[in-house]
Amino acid sequence: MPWEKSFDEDLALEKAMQVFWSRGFGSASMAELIAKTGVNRGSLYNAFGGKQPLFVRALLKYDRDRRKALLSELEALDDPRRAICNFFDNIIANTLDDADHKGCFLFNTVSESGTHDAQVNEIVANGLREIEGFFRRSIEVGQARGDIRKDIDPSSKATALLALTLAIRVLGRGPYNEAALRTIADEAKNLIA
Amino acid sequence: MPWEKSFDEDLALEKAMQVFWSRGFGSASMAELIAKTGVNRGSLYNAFGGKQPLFVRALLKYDRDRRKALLSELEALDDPRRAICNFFDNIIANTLDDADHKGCFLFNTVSESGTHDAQVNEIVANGLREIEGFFRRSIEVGQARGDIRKDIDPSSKATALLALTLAIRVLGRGPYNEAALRTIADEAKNLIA
DNA sequence: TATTGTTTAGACCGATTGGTCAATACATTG
DNA sequence: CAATGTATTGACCAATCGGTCTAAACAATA
Repeated sequence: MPWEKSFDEDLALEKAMQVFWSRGFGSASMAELIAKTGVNRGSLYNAFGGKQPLFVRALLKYDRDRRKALLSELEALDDPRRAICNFFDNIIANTLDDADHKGCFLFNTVSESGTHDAQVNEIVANGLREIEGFFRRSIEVGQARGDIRKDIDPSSKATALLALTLAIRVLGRGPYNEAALRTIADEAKNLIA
Repeated sequence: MPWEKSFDEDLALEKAMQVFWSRGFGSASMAELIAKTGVNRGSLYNAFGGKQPLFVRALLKYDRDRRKALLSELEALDDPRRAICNFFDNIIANTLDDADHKGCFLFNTVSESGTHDAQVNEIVANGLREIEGFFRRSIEVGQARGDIRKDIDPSSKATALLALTLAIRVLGRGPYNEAALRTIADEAKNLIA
């Protein structure tokens, strides 16, 4: 019977994710993916099928390991207002910690809209919907508990919070410094003050 | 003496701008730039020097023809609150009108941060500063005239408005529909309500 | 009309792109 | 130990990348 793989597929996928995350699909070359994963060309094609399927796998991994993990952790706090504040503190910390300024893989992919197929667009759209859903649910629960004013519309505020999240992640990639990012985060928190 | 050019340099630059605007620097190919401008390969290199200088020229043209033109027009209104509202109505209209979903050339270039040189980054950073400055000045003047509440901080609200502008332009490229974009714009207007 | 200096035209270049493939290595099964 | 079937390897592929360069086209000047 067969022969087991000689490399850690999930570890290789993690490395590939980093490459796509920082360069985007178009600017990431197979040469770099091969170098960074340490997996031979043929083996990479054998294991993942090609650049596009590898990108999808990497994006799904990001969505699972980062986005879902963070939202689950925050919802588990069972403290809506604090969950939202922690969310912004968290993405700002991530932004400042990352010397490569990769931003968020999902939002980066939104910026590349048009170059991607329906499957990729759906993964991204779903991720955004779930972040927005997290905001909306948090606001609703906060209102039910009397922690958040009842005269704000959960749905539209959730959309605004998602918008500010995107802005922090995109601006954090380049021109904006820590103070400016924190200003945006503070404005976000003020929306549900 | 010499021989005058046979093609309209500014018209060619306009076409090149459209290509870079929709594809970004990396994904735009010289082949497409040649096809869309209608200018022969050698002539294009002779006139602009290469892909990178052509990109810079295109970005500068966008900054001058679109960003500066819009801000000047709005400041000329001499009605700060209306200027800000018109700004958001304008970018939403632009977003919905553009069947190619190109978004904003400046913000698109922010998303490509890291792949660009200092000159490009400076053009973008300056454009963003000026948009934010437009918001801040508008708020300050509005406050001086009693049109806008005095208890809001012009500087931080200006940053928030810029952030929401970016979000509209990026989300408008792909996953978000008109209603969602208008929700963000309404939240922006509410910030200075 | 001959000379001059620039523009145009597109063939051509080496480098890089994503992708393929036949030979080889290998652990498992019989 | 031989047979089996998958994993690995790196040479190889056509296509495309951005860029160069020489020969021809051309209008202005002399």
